[in-house]
Amino acid sequence: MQNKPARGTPLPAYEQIKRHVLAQIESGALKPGDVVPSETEMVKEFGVARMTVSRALRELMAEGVLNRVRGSGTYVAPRQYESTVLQIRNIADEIAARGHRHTARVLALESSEEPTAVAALELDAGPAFHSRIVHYEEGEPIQYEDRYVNPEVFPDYLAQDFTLETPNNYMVRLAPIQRAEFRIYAQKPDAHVRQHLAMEIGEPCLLLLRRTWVGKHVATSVRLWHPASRFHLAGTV
Amino acid sequence: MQNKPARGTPLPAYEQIKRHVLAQIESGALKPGDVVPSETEMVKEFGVARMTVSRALRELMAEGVLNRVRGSGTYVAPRQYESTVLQIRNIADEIAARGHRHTARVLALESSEEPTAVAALELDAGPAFHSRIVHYEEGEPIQYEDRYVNPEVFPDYLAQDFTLETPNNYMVRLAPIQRAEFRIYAQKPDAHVRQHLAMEIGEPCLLLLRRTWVGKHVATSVRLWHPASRFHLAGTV
DNA sequence: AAGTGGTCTAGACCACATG
DNA sequence: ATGTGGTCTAGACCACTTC
Repeated sequence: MQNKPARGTPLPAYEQIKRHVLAQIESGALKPGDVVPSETEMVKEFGVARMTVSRALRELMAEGVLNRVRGSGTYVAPRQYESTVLQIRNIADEIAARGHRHTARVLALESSEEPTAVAALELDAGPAFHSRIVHYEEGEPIQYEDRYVNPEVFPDYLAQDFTLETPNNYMVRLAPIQRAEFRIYAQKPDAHVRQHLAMEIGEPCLLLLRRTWVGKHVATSVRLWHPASRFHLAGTV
Repeated sequence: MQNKPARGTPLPAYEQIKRHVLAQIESGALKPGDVVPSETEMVKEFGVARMTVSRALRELMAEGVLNRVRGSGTYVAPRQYESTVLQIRNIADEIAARGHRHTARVLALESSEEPTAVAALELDAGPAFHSRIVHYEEGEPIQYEDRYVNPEVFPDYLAQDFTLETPNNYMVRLAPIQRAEFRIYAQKPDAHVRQHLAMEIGEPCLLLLRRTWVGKHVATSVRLWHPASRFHLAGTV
């Protein structure tokens, strides 16, 4: 570890150690539940004082990345839900939490060269992956999902069976979501969506737009339509 | 500061210092923008090492309570918005942030014995305060606010002029919101709301329901209607 | 020049978990 | 008994702001 920062103030040692651990988690070298090297080991590895290692690991714990147990060790924390605040959880989990049965119908699962898809993912060039899926709760349609997926982040997306696992679950399982951006609208659905959601004419939709990032890439961009009569968002702050 | 924790591990010194500062902010002895005593001063005051004070203040900065400027000093951070995640900020601030003019029209400001009001605030008995206000952005109606307020928490609520300051701002100014619960719906407005929001027949509303707690009391329960064509919610996680 | 916060060290004592 | 993390000290050097 560079003890005396040369010039331009590179990065403090504790910050370098944090990034080193984060990089190992992102690369998969460290998985949830794995033991992270102890403070003593890192002191030797990086050639710094124990307080410095301690600060790095303590901050990673405060950020929810690690769990530390006195007397035992430091562990990689289990994967976080995308959001504990605005509970846009996996629709299948939500339905299961209500004790109901979730089913899904895949309308489309394809590669797309649409400029809107390429733009939504902030790609330089196509193709983008595209899926359209209707989710049912106890047989009633509750969500129409129109999703674009970055092939660089999820190269095997098209080979999945999304009647068995939701795209959301698949992606959360493979890559840690680092940032999400959402917008919520009340909107009248077009005829296509209205039909698939079995909605009355004139009934509004709750429309949720969301883009999520993995690293520097937009991993996915999704539009979720929900019939207003059967769905709302809720949460606590 | 008790250097050797007696027994039962009372509280680490850095934690005691954090609470001391927080208590001063809560009591009003320290206000947003005020200078907090420097590390050197606190070292003398509490009789601890500088690293200990440093940690306390650093953590308070990470929690958004303090701002620290190298070479200058430590300052009490301005009051936080209710939520940085789901940006349900003061509507007046949002409008101002867009460089637009906010105006408000107070339709009602009264004491109410309605059972629904009493129930919404989880009160044992009435009365509850009640207000109905329409908010305008550049003269266009953008939010219909129907609010119940707990008289125990805000006894002077009825005496305010809500054309000058929004209820939200008034309440955030007087009491720190500790918890909020929200639900978001897409809903067709009733004739009354539709008229006040100057909406077309058939246009949906984005309806936001929110209850906020101060201590153990429900401080306020509010329903906010927004015309779908002119409003959406947005945020990042 | 003086004061501030940012970082780091090389020790130390402790509570706790695990074998 | 050993190793882990949790805390703390008494110094130090530095970058930065303010006067």
